[in-house]
Amino acid sequence: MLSKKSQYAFKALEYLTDRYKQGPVLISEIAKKKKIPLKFLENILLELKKEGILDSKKGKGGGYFLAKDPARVKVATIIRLVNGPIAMLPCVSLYFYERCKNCDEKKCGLHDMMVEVRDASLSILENRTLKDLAG
Amino acid sequence: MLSKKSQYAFKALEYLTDRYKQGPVLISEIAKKKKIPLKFLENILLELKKEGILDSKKGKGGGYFLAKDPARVKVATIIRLVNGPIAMLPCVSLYFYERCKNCDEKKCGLHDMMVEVRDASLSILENRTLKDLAG
DNA sequence: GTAATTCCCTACCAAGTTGATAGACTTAAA
DNA sequence: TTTAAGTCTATCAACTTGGTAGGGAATTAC
Repeated sequence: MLSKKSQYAFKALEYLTDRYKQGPVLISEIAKKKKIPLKFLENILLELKKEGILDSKKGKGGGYFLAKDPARVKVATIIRLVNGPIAMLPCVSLYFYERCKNCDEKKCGLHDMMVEVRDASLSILENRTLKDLAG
Repeated sequence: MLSKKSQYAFKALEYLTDRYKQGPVLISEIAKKKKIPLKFLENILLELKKEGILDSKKGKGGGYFLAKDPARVKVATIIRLVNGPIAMLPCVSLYFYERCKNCDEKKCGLHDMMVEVRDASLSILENRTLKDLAG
């Protein structure tokens, strides 16, 4: 399951996508409209900034805004950044791979099945962007 | 990601599937062959028994064994029992549904996307059984 | 009927994660 | 130079995860 943090991140990104190229948006505005705890949201947005998804401006008239075209930010990317691996097993993850102890990947039935599940999920998540999320 | 507990559960079930209808198998044998901490495995097997997947016999010659034909035990069922929801959001889960606060499911882009991901995963996990896992 | 074997049960624990809050600090605009 | 923002550090309670300990209860063999 996606953590609450991830769900908040998506709500905030949806809000910012709706306001793409309309100037900075206050954290407090996002928090209020999307009903997200203010200080928690601060952390999330800061993290998304450090990872290059968002950019910000300080001082009066400041706020957060998308660093790139929302049509170019994949949902899969956001999930990996905020939530972690998409795959159900470490030995099957593309971005967080760790090999199995005591289990030969080549003849592990679970491994093969989880590769299928991963690919089925990615066929959707790699082909949807922030733009698809917003109104 | 599947918890270690889930991964242990699958390893143990795979072992028991290979020995289906060959009499009870000792916890200690499974623990040794699959390299699972003994006491932790005890808990897991007991849980699987309470949920009707396994059955057991006490005393000499006792042990654990599958309660039903492994070809009839879906992988999705095991994941739900041991690991929890398969869906990425509570508002999208078939077996662990909880409605979204502050979010209209009918026009939530994330909701719709996560329904797709859930169905893609289930198309695999509901159609594979313990038999498919084993050799 | 009693000893050995095996699962069953209750309790506990350390470490990590999650969700959240508090407060001071820095930058930039007016 | 004041004020309005975002930024940073730190702390916290509650929960989950992975694992351990030790005895109790049922069954079998003798």
